[in-house]
Amino acid sequence: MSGPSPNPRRPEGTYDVLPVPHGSQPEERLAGWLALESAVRSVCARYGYQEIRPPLFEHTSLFAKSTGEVTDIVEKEMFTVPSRGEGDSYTFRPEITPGAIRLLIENRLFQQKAFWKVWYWGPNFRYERPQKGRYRQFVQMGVEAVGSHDPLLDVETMAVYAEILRLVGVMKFDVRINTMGCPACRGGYREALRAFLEPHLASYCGNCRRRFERNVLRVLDCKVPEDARRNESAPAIADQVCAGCRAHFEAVQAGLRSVGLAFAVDKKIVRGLDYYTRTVYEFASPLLGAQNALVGGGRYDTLVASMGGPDVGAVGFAAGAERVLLAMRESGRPAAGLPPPDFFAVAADEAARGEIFLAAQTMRAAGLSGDLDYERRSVKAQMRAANKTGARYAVFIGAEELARRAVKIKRMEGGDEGVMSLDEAIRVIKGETR
RNA sequence: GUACCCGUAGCUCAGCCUGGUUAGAGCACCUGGUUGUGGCCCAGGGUGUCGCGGGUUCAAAUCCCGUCGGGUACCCCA
Repeated sequence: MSGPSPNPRRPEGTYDVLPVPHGSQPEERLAGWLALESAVRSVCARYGYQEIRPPLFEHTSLFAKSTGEVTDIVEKEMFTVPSRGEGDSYTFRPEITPGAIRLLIENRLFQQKAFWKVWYWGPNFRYERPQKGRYRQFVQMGVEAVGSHDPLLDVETMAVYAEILRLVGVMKFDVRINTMGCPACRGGYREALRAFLEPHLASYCGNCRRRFERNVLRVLDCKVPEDARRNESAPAIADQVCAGCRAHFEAVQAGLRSVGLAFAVDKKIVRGLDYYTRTVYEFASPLLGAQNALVGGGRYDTLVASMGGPDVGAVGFAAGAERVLLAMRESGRPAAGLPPPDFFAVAADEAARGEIFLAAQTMRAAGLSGDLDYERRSVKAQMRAANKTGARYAVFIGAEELARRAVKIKRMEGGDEGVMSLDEAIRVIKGETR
């Protein structure tokens, strides 16, 4: 009654990564992913960060307690599934920081040493309406330096990210930083902000009135032009933090200047997650659309202890890989693809098909990369295929070569040919001869 | 959840406003251009439920309604 069943479709807000150029979405091209991931890997290694791989889902309570009960993420964006017969439900991670800290604590890594620098890369899940640079399954990479209050680490994490961006050719980005104070001084600021807002509260947007009740700081984040303009004259937390926080913030700024990383202090930055203290920062790209945040990060000096770990400071960031891919495309530097294969094996006639397959196997076993035709196509068609793969050499076996127990190889660029034993051919293709 | 835009070949799109010959272009793909050899060139090949369903009409890719899917933006963030 309902006709043919519709073709299978990917869920809303997801994308496929393909081995070939397709359409115009950069996040769908494998080459960009490989370039970005290898840049991340090499920079993190150079800075002494070690990779960790927490699971894709955690107990829901982990996020409720660390990310924050009243954040948008926890309130309406989590993919949560019941855990059969057990108390807590499971949630596919909307961010990785809570899992990373959980991993350090649960595995008693702080018993081994008090200070850890780790990085991660992998998919996250948030139930939102997708748009440019925003997906329901998206990849984040991030670093966490856990176990120190040193402001130099705030600087270092930013330097790590700046270096990753430059390595993939994204040279244009704006760095903005702010300080959120610490538990000791934030309470006083909240009161001051409430006192400022209260008289004009009626003229603020509905969202802001809600924020006023639940998380005043977020009022400063409002994008409604009128509200934003009024907020200009609001007291800034950076001006009211305690001496310790002020000294920390100044040390961070001095550090950024010393490493030559341009930045601007933006008193309106208020990160959306509950756990941030002191330094918060964002890198934004002028090349992207509305979702222009390339990274969000900052210090979270109370989170580790609140999760049952030692009372230590920590700082880190999380970056959206799809947005970096977008920025890479806008920066006009195409990602280099994989290196071309070494050979394409051609059966010059039907009788040689078995032999050509064995020759290919031998070459692969010797460390060469290459392919052959599986459709009994003409030599011409096989050569077209060879050309299309970009192979450096074509390797022929036909009646002549069978008779001489040899192969003929042809250098695709230039076209010169030669007949020799397979072992010799392997040496030539490897560049070990001449 | 709301608003606006879009859905024709593998890809990018034209055709739609002003319904009417066999639904097109470029790229991609396939075959051939004589003996076992690519690219360039030449000759040929359409590979398509015009998203889906219904309506109007003698006639619908084209007009109307609905629906599904996608995109962008608001919100929020990576």
